[in-house]
Amino acid sequence: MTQLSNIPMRHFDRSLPMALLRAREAVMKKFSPALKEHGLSPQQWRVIRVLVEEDTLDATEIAERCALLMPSLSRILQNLERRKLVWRETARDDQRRSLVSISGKGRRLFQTLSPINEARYAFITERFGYGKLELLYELLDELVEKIDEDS
Amino acid sequence: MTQLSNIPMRHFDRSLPMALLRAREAVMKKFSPALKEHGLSPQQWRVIRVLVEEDTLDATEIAERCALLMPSLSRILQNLERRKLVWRETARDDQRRSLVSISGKGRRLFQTLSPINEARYAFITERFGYGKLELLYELLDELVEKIDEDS
DNA sequence: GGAATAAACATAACATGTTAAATATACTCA
DNA sequence: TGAGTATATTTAACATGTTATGTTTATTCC
Repeated sequence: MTQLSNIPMRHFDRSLPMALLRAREAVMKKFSPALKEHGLSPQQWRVIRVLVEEDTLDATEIAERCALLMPSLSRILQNLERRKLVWRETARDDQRRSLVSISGKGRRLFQTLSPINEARYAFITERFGYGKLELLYELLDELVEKIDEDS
Repeated sequence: MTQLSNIPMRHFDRSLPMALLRAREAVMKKFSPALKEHGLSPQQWRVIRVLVEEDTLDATEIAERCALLMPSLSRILQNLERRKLVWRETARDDQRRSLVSISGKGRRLFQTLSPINEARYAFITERFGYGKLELLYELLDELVEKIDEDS
């Protein structure tokens, strides 16, 4: 017998990555359709949303805030710029940096979609319960914190 | 003023999709490296894992259990079959169905990786706390349930 | 039996995830 | 100052996510 053979194998469904994935899928099913109707992917929407909040950010900051890797973001920005939803300029003091801003068209698209998404969010909050949602946020934050802690 | 203009906008960080994404990323950082060392993506690992549990499944059942869409699974199975980690045969009673089984090589790869992953899982459980982990599973399950309920 | 419909799987096309490498600019320090 | 190093972004290459469509085999129902 091997060292571990007496430990019962967790069932496949008790997999944290899978549980998080399924939860995310269920949530996204509420948000994606309205975005798609307006030609936006969830990732493109995240970028637009953060630019409405901050007006101008460099690419690295956008990547951090939107949880995107730079290669993905690079393609996304090219796409959004082509569609004139955002515009870019090179930072004067550091020519490596690309400063990105939301355009009027991008801001109007945000204003169209935002209330729809807030309504979906309200639906989830009502169904699941405000307290539970807050508890879930706390647990998720703490999970990340504990996992990343040194190790 | 519009109907919704007096509702404060949630901050970007209080986004359920983002919170779930970041948690999943933190967890995957613990599991992915060992898989990658053995040439497996997380998705390929999910397929191998479910096939070790069930020995033989058709493609549709694998897709459901692994939370993969059929086009992704189709490519993944071609890959795993080419590497002789799984094998396939057409179902006798229904020639449309493709029955997939784990190979000896696939099973041995599973046996190599499984204890490593269980150790990572134990690490997370210890850091985060068993009770909190169970609570998190319950909340995630309930979230999916409530969102999918009719609507 | 045969046409219409449905089901299972594959392919196509495009966006994103992921790692490695390339390019351009900025910084450091002898 | 200038070589070496670091940083910001892009490109490349391949796997996966996602929707639409194609192909083959089953099923239904007249």
